[in-house]
Amino acid sequence: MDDHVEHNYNTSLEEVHFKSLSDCLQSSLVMDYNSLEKVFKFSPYSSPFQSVSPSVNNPYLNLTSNSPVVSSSSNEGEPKENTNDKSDQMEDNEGDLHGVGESSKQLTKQGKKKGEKKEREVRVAFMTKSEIDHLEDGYRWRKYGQKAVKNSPYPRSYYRCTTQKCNVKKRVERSFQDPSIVITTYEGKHNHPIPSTLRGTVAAEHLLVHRGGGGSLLHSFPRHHQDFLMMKHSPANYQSVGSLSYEHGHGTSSYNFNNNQPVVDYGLLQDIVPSMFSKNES
DNA sequence: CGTGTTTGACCAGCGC
DNA sequence: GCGCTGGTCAAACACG
Repeated sequence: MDDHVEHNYNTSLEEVHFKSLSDCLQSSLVMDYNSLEKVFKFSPYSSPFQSVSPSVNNPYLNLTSNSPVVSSSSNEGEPKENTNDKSDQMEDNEGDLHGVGESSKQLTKQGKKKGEKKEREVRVAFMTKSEIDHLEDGYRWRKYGQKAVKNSPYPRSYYRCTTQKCNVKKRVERSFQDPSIVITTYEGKHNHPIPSTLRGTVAAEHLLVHRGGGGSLLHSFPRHHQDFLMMKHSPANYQSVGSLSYEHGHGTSSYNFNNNQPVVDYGLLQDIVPSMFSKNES
């Protein structure tokens, strides 16, 4: 990776620009994710984030962090070269439309027409350097499956939110390239607040972060992931690093960190970080 | 007993 | 059609 990095992955959705290597490493916005999702690679609580002082506009910055500071290793910021273009380390997350929302079996039982394309849920993936596979994020998850992943010695675990009528899922796997990296993919939105039993710990921080109550995709993310998003959306306190876009059920949303302005529309990001899109200069 | 995990089986989608 | 793969189910099991 050169000092100046500019990635345009093979999909038009993907635009990841870095002004410098350090930007890349610090921002950790790195990888393409099967053309439909973004992978955020994290150095949780790394200095660029923590060094930002709390401000009125950024109540999130008052949150404390206890995750270890992580340094990026040589190749972790490097999207895998496509030696086999359809099976890189993330390949397994593609083509799984049938797994979205209700299970395929359930859909069959419920009379879902065969061949009917299911609408894709919002999916956001994070890469987090951690020794712990299943990162605490304030929600309660039930593991419902584990599968060996092709081309990877590490299995992928499937979790579902235990709250009734909440069909948020997440998948957790380790990068086979760098086993210290945990890839967590969140799918869907929680339709409920943080479980009360967890309040006072991680959940409390979630509540601090999200002022609007339940239902935000942001709630799906571990704290450090949220921090990342918060920082990225704090124009006053954070140096721009690039552009970010998501694909969700109805289109693509982008946010240009270079200009601190949205590129296309707020879309999902508004959902993720609602407070950042509200009038905060009032 | 309630809750969560493990794990083999099953199913759907996809490429050939 | 067949085989491969990812995703899910669900019974058995573990644990507090």
